[in-house]
Amino acid sequence: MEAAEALFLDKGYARTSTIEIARVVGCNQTLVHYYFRSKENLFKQVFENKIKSFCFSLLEISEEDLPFKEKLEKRIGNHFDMLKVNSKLPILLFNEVHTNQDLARKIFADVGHLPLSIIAHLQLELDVEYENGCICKTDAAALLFSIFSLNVMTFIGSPLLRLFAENSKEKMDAILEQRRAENIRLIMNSLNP
Amino acid sequence: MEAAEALFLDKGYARTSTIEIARVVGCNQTLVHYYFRSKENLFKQVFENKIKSFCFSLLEISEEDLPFKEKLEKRIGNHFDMLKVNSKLPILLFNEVHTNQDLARKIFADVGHLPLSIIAHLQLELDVEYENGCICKTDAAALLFSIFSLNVMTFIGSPLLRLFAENSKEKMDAILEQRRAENIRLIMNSLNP
DNA sequence: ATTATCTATAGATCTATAGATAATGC
DNA sequence: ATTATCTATAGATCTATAGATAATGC
Repeated sequence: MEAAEALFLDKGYARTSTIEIARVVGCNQTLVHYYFRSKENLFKQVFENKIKSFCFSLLEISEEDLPFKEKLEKRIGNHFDMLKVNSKLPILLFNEVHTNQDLARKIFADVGHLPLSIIAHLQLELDVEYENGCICKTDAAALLFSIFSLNVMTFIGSPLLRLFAENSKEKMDAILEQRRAENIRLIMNSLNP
Repeated sequence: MEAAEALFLDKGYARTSTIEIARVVGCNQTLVHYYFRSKENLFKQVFENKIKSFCFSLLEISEEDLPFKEKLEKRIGNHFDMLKVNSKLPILLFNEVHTNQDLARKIFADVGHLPLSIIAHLQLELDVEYENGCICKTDAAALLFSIFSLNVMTFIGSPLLRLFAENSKEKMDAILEQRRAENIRLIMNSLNP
């Protein structure tokens, strides 16, 4: 499963063959099917959990009892950090969703309903802040999508950022750190009354 | 080429076969190779121009002699509108860049140098605005990447937005219009001193 | 004479399964 | 007895080319 994950993340679903997965593991290709029945099934098993945490990393509500704005800052940063650890996941998932709707439907059947209640919860918090004059009137879904866009695109667009990093890992890390701070700044700024 | 473009955009490079392209056009599969020599070559021919306009749509400098902030607002909006017309292009390109570096290198060999001078030019404008106290100190590359992120992700993430649109084209258009306005607002807000 | 189209086919893959054989756990 | 592994192979693709035949433009 680890080998499959690495290959899927590297080459996408279509370009990864069960033969190659077997070769990496050092076993026979038929074994892959013996254990996982099909390539599609293997993909689902490998990414099911990752997908859930990918979807919920942004939505998760921190338990800490901090002021709203600090909580939100943390939330954006946590989302970014989670993406950094799974930096190749977004492009893989979105590509599958766009090009292989069959697979996408099967995978996202589980997810999809839960977000709504969480968005509603955030909306309540935002409304309170607005009443108190701390932020401007804000739509929770729109806010989440903006955060999502800025953070996710940092990793989908990493080949562009890499052009600026000139193949230096240090520079790339510095650029990512900049993006993290800038994404937080952009969002927090957008809330100003 | 139109048929090929539609299929590539819909199913990605790997999942589109020359057989299918021929079937859509209503000709023999060998003809595709007669005219384009190879699938890769066909892909390059189809998207070469699109890729250039994709890369430069954000960078293009409007000729109009407007105040900086108005010019920037227009620029963000134009970029968004261009993406709306080519809404499936970003996920296709980024997927190829991520999973098929060979193809990516060949395609982006041409582009890649030009942006730098344009970024430098924007930086000059930003510095002037900063000196005049109109905006906060701003890095041109970071600003462009933020605009790029917000606009592009709207279309890469369209399956998510579609969940909210409940399969209504009108609702989807309204959501996109919201995103367009919100992206502009976010960016302009981020420049405040 | 050149260009366009077709048939046939080579040569690579790839997924998935059937069926034999080896290894392991009770 | 169950689980793991292998060999062999069916059956579907897919890209690309060779070579024959038809259509077109001068």
